Amino acid sequence: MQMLEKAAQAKTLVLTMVHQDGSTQLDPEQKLTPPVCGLLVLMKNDLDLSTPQDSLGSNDSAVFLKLDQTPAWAQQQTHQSQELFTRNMLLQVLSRSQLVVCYKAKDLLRTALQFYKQDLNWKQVAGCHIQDPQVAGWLLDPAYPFSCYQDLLSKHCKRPSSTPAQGTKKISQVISDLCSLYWLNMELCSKLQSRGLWELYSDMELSMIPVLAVMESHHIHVDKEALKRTSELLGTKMKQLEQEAHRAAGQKFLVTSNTQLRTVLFEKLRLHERCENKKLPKTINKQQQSTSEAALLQLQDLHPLPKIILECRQIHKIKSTFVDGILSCMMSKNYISSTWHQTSAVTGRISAKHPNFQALPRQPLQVTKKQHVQGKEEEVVTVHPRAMFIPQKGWTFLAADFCQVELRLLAHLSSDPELLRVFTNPLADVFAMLASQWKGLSEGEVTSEDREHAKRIVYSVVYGAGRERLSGILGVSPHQASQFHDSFLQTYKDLQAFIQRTIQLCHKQGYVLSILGRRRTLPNINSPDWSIRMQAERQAVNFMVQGSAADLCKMAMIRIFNLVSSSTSLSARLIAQLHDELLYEVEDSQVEHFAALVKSTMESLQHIDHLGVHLKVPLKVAVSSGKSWGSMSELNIPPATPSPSL
DNA sequence: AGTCTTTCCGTCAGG
DNA sequence: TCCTGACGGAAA
Repeated sequence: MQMLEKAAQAKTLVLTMVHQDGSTQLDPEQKLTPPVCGLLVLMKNDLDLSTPQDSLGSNDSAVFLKLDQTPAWAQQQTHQSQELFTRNMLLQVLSRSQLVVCYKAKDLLRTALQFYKQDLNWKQVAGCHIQDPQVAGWLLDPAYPFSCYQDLLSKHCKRPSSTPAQGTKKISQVISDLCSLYWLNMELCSKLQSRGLWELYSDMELSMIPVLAVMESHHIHVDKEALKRTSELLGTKMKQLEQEAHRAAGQKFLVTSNTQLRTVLFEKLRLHERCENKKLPKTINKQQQSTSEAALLQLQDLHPLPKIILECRQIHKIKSTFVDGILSCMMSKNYISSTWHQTSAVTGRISAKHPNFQALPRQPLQVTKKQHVQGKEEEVVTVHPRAMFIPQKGWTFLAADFCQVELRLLAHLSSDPELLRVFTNPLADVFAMLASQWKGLSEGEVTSEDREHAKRIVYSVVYGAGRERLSGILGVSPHQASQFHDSFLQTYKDLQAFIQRTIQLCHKQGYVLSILGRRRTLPNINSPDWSIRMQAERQAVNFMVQGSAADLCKMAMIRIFNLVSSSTSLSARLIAQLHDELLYEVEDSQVEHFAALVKSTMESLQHIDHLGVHLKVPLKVAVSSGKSWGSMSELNIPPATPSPSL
């Protein structure tokens, strides 16, 4: 009781998880992170600057919380009270309004949720506000690849890093690490404030931590048996294609080896000599003949081999990454859950690993299965990795997609009147309108081809594609591509002005800012090397759009998370974020209600009053639902009422 | 000399 | 043309 009281009174709590081998979150990353066995909590009261920054002040103290789950019937009384103490202490950490600091706080939250899954509801961590120096350091410089706590400390506090200790010396090292973590956090906070990043950090990035922790601790169910069947099917298909490839090449070779394929295609068959009118792509670093998809498509009329390799690649990609890869993430379990990274992308986007949920193929793949038994009969099987993910019984997947966010943000950022006009009608087909505007056709005359061209040209031009690249994308001559490019920028003059303005500003100040003030510094923006400088210019323009889109999408995640966690009836859980799309698992009976809530919450982000953001374009959200991620169909949501009844 | 581990490169899935 | 992560082979 005294200790709990002491913790409640403490000015600041600084803590780290301790693993079974004695290492902590502050030690350099290991290959296999050992299981967590406890928490070390520093209760800081002594903020006197005269005490050394890596040692305890006279009013500071530290406590070790042992995490260990012994069933109640096997516990002695001391155990019981110890476990109760640990739980109360942790609950205090999660709900306290004074300062709490933890390096890699998301991992702490996830561990707490997993450890106390009986007594700790995910909604209880929703309000928690733990400061995380890793996130702060990344916001200050998103490009800095800090590998560990020590690097961050030496970068911001300019002190010799402590030498890793073991055995009995370890405990004093950990305590001194926690002490220096406190001062590192102070330093980072003051830097964030002086660079105008404090609100972004406190209101958005810190609020993301519980969202991601809750997302990671949710299980996504997978049809494991179907995955195993698919793996076998694709395995036999690969063997067949491999043999076909050998026959076509006239020799055996490793079909998965680009080096060997290059030898066969260009040294043995000499296919590049037979297409001088076409330009074949080269590899980036060594300027060799490329064997990429684009190159193989150019070669496919000259020889049967390229086409076979293209099919091999398709099948192999699906099998290795999206079937066997997913299976290996499941171990003996029947579900997966990705690890979500907040600090790995310079643009502010989040990324996923093990598996990378954001890269699962959108389109299913058709595989023709040869039937040796019946002769001519050929069976076509469709393989769709997304269809392997299924909601729990009684629940439904619901996806909410920001339609054309990047283009809408571009219209806002540039204030281009023509581009803004395109978005005034919420029902219009945006890319068809763009095509008609810029080619001077009437709406009815626009073909789907024109529409695709418009879509591609928009993003290519904005991101600064060259004439050569553009001609490759559009499938027209470089001269024509150049004309498209010019007429596009002539039609949207203010868009061009925005691009120029952004580059100019970046030259002047060395960085650019997203709509919510996220910063990217581009050290190469004034490089004497032309290609390096041009790259930085493209990155600056791209960041304005991609970074701002990331801001919006994260804001949406947080708002919806807060709405659900403060409601007693709603139970929807976030499964994944696909940059401009949020995927939820919703109880069947709540689908319609939740769909309306999500749509109106996301669209209302056009105006974020408390941050002073008012977009000049409306936002449009499309909602779909389904009983597997592979079969989602659009929901028709009636227009949002001003205040949705709950 | 053979085996293991790490790093780099090319390719391709997503946005 | 920007931003990711995963995989396999080749090289170190």
